[in-house]
Order: sequence, then C-alpha cells, then structure tokens
Amino acid sequence: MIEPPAPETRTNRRGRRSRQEILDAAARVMSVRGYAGTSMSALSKETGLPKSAFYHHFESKAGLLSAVMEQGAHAFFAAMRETHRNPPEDGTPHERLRWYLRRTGDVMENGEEFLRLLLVLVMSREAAEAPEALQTVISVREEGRAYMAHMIRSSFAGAGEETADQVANALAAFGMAGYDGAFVALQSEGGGRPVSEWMDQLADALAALGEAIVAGGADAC
Amino acid sequence: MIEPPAPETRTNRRGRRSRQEILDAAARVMSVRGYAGTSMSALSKETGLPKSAFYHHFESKAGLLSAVMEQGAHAFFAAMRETHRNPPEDGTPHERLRWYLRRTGDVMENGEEFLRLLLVLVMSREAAEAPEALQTVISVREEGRAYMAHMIRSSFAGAGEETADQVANALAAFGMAGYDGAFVALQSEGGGRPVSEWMDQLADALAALGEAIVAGGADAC
Amino acid sequence: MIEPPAPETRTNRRGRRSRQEILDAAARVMSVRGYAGTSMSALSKETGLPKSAFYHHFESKAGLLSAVMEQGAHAFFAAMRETHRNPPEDGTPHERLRWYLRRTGDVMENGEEFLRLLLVLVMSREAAEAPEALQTVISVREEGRAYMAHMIRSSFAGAGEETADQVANALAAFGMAGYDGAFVALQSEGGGRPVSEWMDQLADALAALGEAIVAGGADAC
Amino acid sequence: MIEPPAPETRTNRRGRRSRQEILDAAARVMSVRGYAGTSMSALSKETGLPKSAFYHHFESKAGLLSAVMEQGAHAFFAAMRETHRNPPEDGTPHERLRWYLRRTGDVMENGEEFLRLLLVLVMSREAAEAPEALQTVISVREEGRAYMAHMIRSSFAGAGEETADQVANALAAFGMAGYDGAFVALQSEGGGRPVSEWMDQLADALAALGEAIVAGGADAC
DNA sequence: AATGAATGAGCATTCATTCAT
DNA sequence: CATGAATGAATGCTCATTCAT
Repeated sequence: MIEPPAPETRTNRRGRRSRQEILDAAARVMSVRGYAGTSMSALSKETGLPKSAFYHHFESKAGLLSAVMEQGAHAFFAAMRETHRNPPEDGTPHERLRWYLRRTGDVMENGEEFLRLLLVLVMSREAAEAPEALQTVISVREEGRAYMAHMIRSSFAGAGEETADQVANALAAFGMAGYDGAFVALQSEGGGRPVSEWMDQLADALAALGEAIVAGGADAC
Repeated sequence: MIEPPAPETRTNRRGRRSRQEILDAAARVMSVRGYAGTSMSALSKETGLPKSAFYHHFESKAGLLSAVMEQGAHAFFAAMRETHRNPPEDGTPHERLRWYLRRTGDVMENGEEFLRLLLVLVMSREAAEAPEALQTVISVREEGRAYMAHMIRSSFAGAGEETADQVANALAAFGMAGYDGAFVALQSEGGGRPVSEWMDQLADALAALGEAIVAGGADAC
Repeated sequence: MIEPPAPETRTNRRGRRSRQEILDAAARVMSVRGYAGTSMSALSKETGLPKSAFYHHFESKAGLLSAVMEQGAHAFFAAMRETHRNPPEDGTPHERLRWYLRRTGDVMENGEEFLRLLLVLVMSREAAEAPEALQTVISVREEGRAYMAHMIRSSFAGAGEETADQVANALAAFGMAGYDGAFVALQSEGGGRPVSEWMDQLADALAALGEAIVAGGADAC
Repeated sequence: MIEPPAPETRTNRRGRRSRQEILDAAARVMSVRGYAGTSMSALSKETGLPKSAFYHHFESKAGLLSAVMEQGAHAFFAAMRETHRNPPEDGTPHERLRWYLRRTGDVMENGEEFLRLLLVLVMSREAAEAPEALQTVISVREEGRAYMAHMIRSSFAGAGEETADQVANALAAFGMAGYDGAFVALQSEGGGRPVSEWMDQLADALAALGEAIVAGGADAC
C-alpha cells in the first residue's frame, strides 16, 4: 500500500525545499538591507520557517551568507557562460565587444540581487565574521576580471594572439570598472537609461582604447 | 605663571568639540562597518564619550548619519573645487582631461571614507530610517554628475561652446561610472594599481569618445 | 529504573507555565507600582525568567498589560458570579442587599490586585500606549455597573419588575461609587475597618434610597 | 521712580515665577501620566526651562512631587473652607447636607488635577521614593475625613451635640467613600452625569442613614 | 526534519542627576 | 539665577543562538 505524500505534509522530506527557500529569502533581503541589517528573525518572518530551521540547514548567520554568495556566484557565471555560448567569429573588435557586453548587461539585470550584495560586501567590512563569504567575494572579483579579459581577447583575436593578450591585460580592469560603475549608476539613478546603452558606451570606449594599443604598441598602459 | 587648560580636561564646556569628535568617529566607523553594522556602543567606546552624549548632540542614530553625510558631502565638494582652482587654459582635451581627473583622483584618495559610506548607502537600503541621509546621497550623486560634466565641458571648450556641451552631456554619466568603478576596484583589489593610472585611463577613454563625437556629430549617444 | 523529571527542571517545554508565571508576576507588581513604574527588568528578576522570554510570550509591555487586565477581568467576574450562585429567594430588599454586597466584599478582598491596577488605569493615562488594556478597563466598568444593577434589581424584585428596574437604574451608579470608594479607603487607611462593615453600610444606604423610590415614585433621582 | 520688570527680561528675579511654572506643569502632567510616568525631560519640554532649573528649585524629582502635593493640598482645603464660609444656620439635616455637599462638588471639579494625583498615589506605591509626598497623602486623607465629619456634625447640630457627634463619627468614612467613588466615576465615565447629582444622592444617603441613627440610638454602626 | 521555548548579550534610547560657567 | 554639556545606570526591546522534544 502506497502512502502518497500529502501535498501539505508536515513531516520531513521538505529538507531541500526549505534550504532553498531560506537561501532565496536571504539573498533577497540581504541584498537590500545588507548583511548586518538583516536579522534572522526577519528571514524567519519572510519564509514562515522557524528560526531553528535556519540552524538546521546552516551553521550560523555567517554560514548562511557564505552559502548565499556561493550559490549566487555560481549562478552568475553560469549565466555569463550560457549567454556567450555562440560568440561571433568575425567582425571588428568594436562589433564583437558590443555583442559581448550587451549580453553581459542582460546578465547584470538578472543578477542584480547578487551583484548588489557583492558590492556591499566589497565596500564595507560589515561581514568580517564571514571569512568564507569574503573569500567568495575575492574569487568572484578575480573571475570577473578574467572573464572581462576573455571577452576583450576574443574581440581582438584578429590582431594576433599576442596583441590580443596585451590589449586584454591592459583593459580588463578598466572594463570591469565600467561594468561596476554602470551597475552603481543603475542602482542609484534607477532606470534613467537602459543597461544596453551603458554597455554600448563601454564597448565604444574599450574598442577605442584597444585600437590605440594595437596601433601604437606599448604607449598606453 | 600661566595655567594652561589641561589638554585632557574632563570639564564640560566643550560642546562643539565633542560634537565633532562624534561626527569623525561615526564617519570612520560607519564607512567601514556600514550603518546597520555600527552600534552606538561601538562609537561610544571609540570616542570615550558616554552614549547619552550622542543624544545630546544628535537626535538619533539616523540623525547622526544624516549629519555625517552632510558634512562629508560638504568637505568632498569643497576639496574638489579647491583642487581645480587654476585649470589649464589651453592644451588638447586629452591633456586637459588628464589634468582634471588626476586631481579628482587625489580627492578620491582623501575622501575615501566618505565615498565608501556613500556607495554603501547607494547600494543597500539599510539606512531607510534616515531619509535625510538618503536625500543627501541623491544630491551628492547629482552634483557629482554635474561636476563631471563641468570637467568635460571645460576640457572640450576649444571645440566651441555648443559642441562642448554636447560632449559633456553625452559623457558625464559614463565618466562618473568610471570614477565609481575605479573606486570600487581600489576598495576591492587594494593598491594593485595607483589611482592616477585609473584616472589616466579614464581620461584616455573620455578623450577618445569625445573626439569621436566632435568629429561625427550625432553618431554616438 | 525510572528517571523522574526534576521538579525544578530548567528545560524548555513549559510554555504555558512560563506564560502564566509572567502574567501573575506582572499583575502583582503592576498593581503595586503602576504600569509606568514597573520595569520589564523588575519582572524579569521577579520571575527569574530572562527579559527575552517576555517578548516570546507577549508582544510588548503594553501587550503584557492588556493580557493581565483581560485575565484579571475574567477571573473577577467569574468569582462574582460564583459567589452569587444561590441568592436568597425572599426577605426584605435590605436583607437581600446585605447578602449580595457582603459576598461582593469577599470578592473585593480576593481581587484586590486586579482592582488596584484597574483603578490606577482609570485615574491616570499612564498606559496610553496600551489601548487594548484601556478598552478592557472600560468594559469592566460597564460590566461592573450592570452587575450592581442586577443585584439591586434582584433585591427589589418583590416590589414588581418595573419598580425594581427603576430602582436599579437609579442606584446602580451610586452603588458602584460606594464600592469603589470603599476600596479606595481600604487601600488608603488599611484594615481600620473590615470590608464587611463597608458593605453593610452601603447596603443600608441603597436600601434606604431604594425604599424612598418605591414609596415616592419619581421623587428621587 | 518705578522700575517696571522688563516683560521678557533674561536676567534673574524670575526665580519665584519659574518655581511656580514648574509646580504647575508638574501637577498637570503628573496628574495625567502618574509620577513614574512623568519624566523630568517631559516637564522641561513642557515648561521650556532647562532640566537643571528643576534642580535649582527642588531637590529631586521626589522633592518636586512633595512640593506639588503640599501646594495642592493647601489649595484644596483653602477652597473647601472658602466655599463653606456661610453655612445655613437652620433647615433639616437633609437640606443642610445638600448645601454642604453641593459646594464640595464644586471644589471637586476645580481640584480635579490634585485629586487625581492624590488617588493615584493612594492606590499605587509608585512614589515610594517620595516619603514626604506620601505623608502629605495620609494627612490629606485624614483631614478630608475630619472635614466630612465636620459637615455631617454641622448638619445634624439640631439633634444635640452628642448625637451629632455620634452621627458624624458613624458616617464620615462612608461619606468620604461616596465622595471618592463619585470622583472615580467622573474620571472613568466622564460627564455622563453632573457632579451635583452625585453629591445630591450622597446627601440623600447620608441623611437617611443619619436619621436612622438619630431615631434608633446605637443600632447602626 | 522540524519546531516552540528559552537564553543572555547587545541594541537604540531615555532616565535622573551633576556641574562648570 | 540660569544653562548647556556631561554622565552612567536603566529603559523597552531585538539579537544570534541552543536545545529538548
């Protein structure tokens, strides 16, 4: 005789679901109120789960943050790779950069929650108690820079591998700063301007700076 | 023989001084731990003043934040105007932009505390209880953009007033994003790269984008 | 070998009991020191429970007061109805009033705590933050008056229903004032005089006033 | 040549005036919020005087309460004696009691503030720190009882001095309870019924009880 | 796996009071 | 006589966390 799980069963086997609900709520609330500004009680109210459930699934508040960041990072870069699956195989660097960055802007819009929390953690040390989360932050920044370098390198592939590398190294940090700055502006000034416009302008700038490097050799940093 | 007032006198009658000490400590600590992450007790320990003294000088924690932001904003823009007192009267837009932005970078280094707190407030809503502080944040962003426009306009003055205006309007937001993004990078990756390099690269990008606008008319946004 | 639960076990799982302990302590202390004069810390010391336990069981200090008043009112009127279960079915109004009021006096002695807190809340607005408690106060006064009317009406039942009603309406408020005034005197002058004497005298007065109404029709208010 | 006091002089010589302002504000606020519920800060805001001024004029919060009570008691009994200056020299005890109590009701209406604070102090021990004030409370109750006895004795003077004394002793406490109870009712139920009606009914009751004593000798307590 | 009760440290804020000017 | 600044204890309340069931 089969005992089908009641649709609103109070028993166990909701483990995985609860865990994910908690992670989602934590990402949502912490990205808005910051880590210190988010209390376990608030998350308990938000999810309807008792506070003790949080400690069943996570070691501590800091551990919860770490898990949130890890999952967010994973999703973010997965989305990035996914959206860039079929890059253009020719075209000017400018065109290619536009293609890359436009898509990158789409990912920004979807990963707003994660990026907001990431930047808050970057700026303030309010989560000093969560070293794992801080480690994730550092990795994400690093990987982000690497990804930006990859996009630039690909876009300048036509200029030769060595040159493309040189350009990518020179501009990756600046590209990422443009990305971060655009995100800050979007958070601050709201929808005054669509993301795509920010990304196009960034592509324009990177293209111009890159061409200068290609043309001049080592004259620009 | 003169009896100088003991430098560490425990008297009252030091109203203004206490107030400023509190403001300084609050700016320092809040910029590091965020608003929610900064407790009045922590500030009390930091300053040596009892908690009640804080409520003598400020209405509440939110009121203290507002005062911190106001004073920080005032100092920031004062430093900006001061450092740009004798702008170059000729030279290429590129040279002029470099001059402006280099100095702007110096102000960034001195105003790190203020800018960090500002960005944290921009990103998270953790200070929703301090509407005056949020208002200051908005004003600062606005004024910052206007200042960036002013620098670009001045740099392109040689191309005619109307063109300079057009360039400034088209690039001010991007310039500010570059500034913000560089600040984020500095907070995150630390001193891997001096501010001046960031600012030079930003000047290069703005110059290139600006020249394109001057050359092409309305082809770039 | 049986391990009986230690009678003073420090376990949790005693939700109801803790709640009741808190209510009792609050009733006791608040009735003596007033609402504003009673601190949560004092109640914490009194009960041995940590302050946070209070907020687990009640929303706030005001909510605690409301619960105290509600439970007190419930117990008070239950005791009243209980003590008057078998009223005399004949006798003069004077005799019957004495029977009723004597028993009412007993309830006063047992409900001293509740009545003291009730009167403090009636007199001062010190619990303005607890509107539910104030509502209870109003209900209790109303119900008290109705109960006094019921006692008078029953006592004068021999004079016909209409007359009894008339007498009850005319004297209920005065009867209640006598009850309140006697309680005040007992609080103030202490045991100079037993409650029964106060109640007898009140019965005498109500009987005399009532007879006058019965005799004269509408000549007394 | 007369030096008129400048209407808004900032200098001294406002001592007496400040003191009285403080006393008035304290009586007003404490009678509404209770002693514990009234903070020195609230009184400071209410009067516009700095908190330190309070300690210039009074020793402490408890001392202030004592002064408030003392002044209130003084005024209350002065008003009582004043309003009863020309008592009726003949008439039935009933008529005379009505005359006395009606006027007593007027004093109640004017002394509401004082009586409210008095009763709160009687009921709760929230001012245990102010023994002088508590002493005043006791004295006032005592003097009140004596005054009630005086009114009854005068009203029954026609029955002979000894009998009048007997009646006064037997009824003074009850009379005062009726007075207190009426005051409680007025605070609680508000203006549902004018004071004069309460006082008339009390006079009726006292007259009836008194006549019974006069008639029966020692049969009533 | 899930939960209601408990816990004590810590929170922002207000308290009565003091004191130098 | 008047006052603005200071002070530390206490206020009501929330925090992250634990634990028996």
